[in-house]
Amino acid sequence: MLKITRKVEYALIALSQMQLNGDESLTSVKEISQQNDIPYELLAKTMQLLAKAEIVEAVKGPQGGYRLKKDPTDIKMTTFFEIIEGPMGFMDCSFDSNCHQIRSCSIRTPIQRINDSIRNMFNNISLNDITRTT
Amino acid sequence: MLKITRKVEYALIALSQMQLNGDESLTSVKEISQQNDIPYELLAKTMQLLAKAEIVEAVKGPQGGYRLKKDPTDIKMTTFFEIIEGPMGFMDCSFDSNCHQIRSCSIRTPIQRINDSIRNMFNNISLNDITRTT
DNA sequence: AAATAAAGGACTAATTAGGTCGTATATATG
DNA sequence: CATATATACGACCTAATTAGTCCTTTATTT
Ligand code: SF4
Ligand code: SF4
Repeated sequence: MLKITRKVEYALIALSQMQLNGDESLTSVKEISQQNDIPYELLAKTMQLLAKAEIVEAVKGPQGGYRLKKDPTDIKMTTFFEIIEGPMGFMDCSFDSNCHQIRSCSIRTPIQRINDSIRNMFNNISLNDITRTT
Repeated sequence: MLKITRKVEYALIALSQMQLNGDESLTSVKEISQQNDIPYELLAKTMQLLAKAEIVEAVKGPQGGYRLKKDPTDIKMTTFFEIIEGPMGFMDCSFDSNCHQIRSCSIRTPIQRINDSIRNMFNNISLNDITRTT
């Protein structure tokens, strides 16, 4: 019910390593996948998500790779999760999909309260809090 | 990554309804499943988990059903989740299953910090906070 | 005895997560 | 300019987890 997914884990590892390599230097998917024993293709896709969200910047061609584009300190974990897992992503009931008894449901409101608390918590944790190496 | 499961949802609805029916009276799975349009068998199993954990008490035979055994105020949500979803259940990386690079992993500790925060949060929410009807 | 309700095991279906493959595009460098 | 190398991206497959069903047993009331 509450486990980080591989894609999130891989992205965190990648960013952590990129911070280690320094803000200016480029880090390739190959490098990260080999050093951390992460499936290349999957990591590649994940990095593409981060690139599209402009968390990182891609440089193609030989000696290419990724470098940080935004300061990890400025990225909330909520944002980060949603970049990788798509919108929603957070604790909620299935009211969106097919629930036909929303109005009569007694537990929805308290569940949403929990949801809000979790969101709030992840809003106050920055990407840097996880990936910083110092 | 963070959505309550059906079993948890069903259990919460059931307990909520039982509280509504009063502490002494018996509520049957049939009754709950019909009134809330929940698959009978699945709810039955879930109730059996709660019975085994002595959250509720089962009474067999005609006019039987379940009644609360413990005060929902005294049950932490962490406990509740783990009764239904089994141990672990909470946010963590996959270090337990097959990770062979635990010692070199840089993100594990911060992930565990998050894990602890979430656990802590759910330790401070009681079942009653969700299921109370007042 | 018959009906009713929980207990529980075995199984199937649906959904999601995890991973692979093939191809296109950009670019540094000899 | 050819080649090697890197990201981009869509289609696809597989594994794992969740959700749901079926069937038999056991206890208990009437
Ligand atoms: S019944 Fe309530 S908890 Fe379940 S999906 Fe609908 S609104 Fe959400
Ligand atoms: S310890 Fe690190 S590498 Fe291993 S599963 Fe956890 S996050 Fe992944």
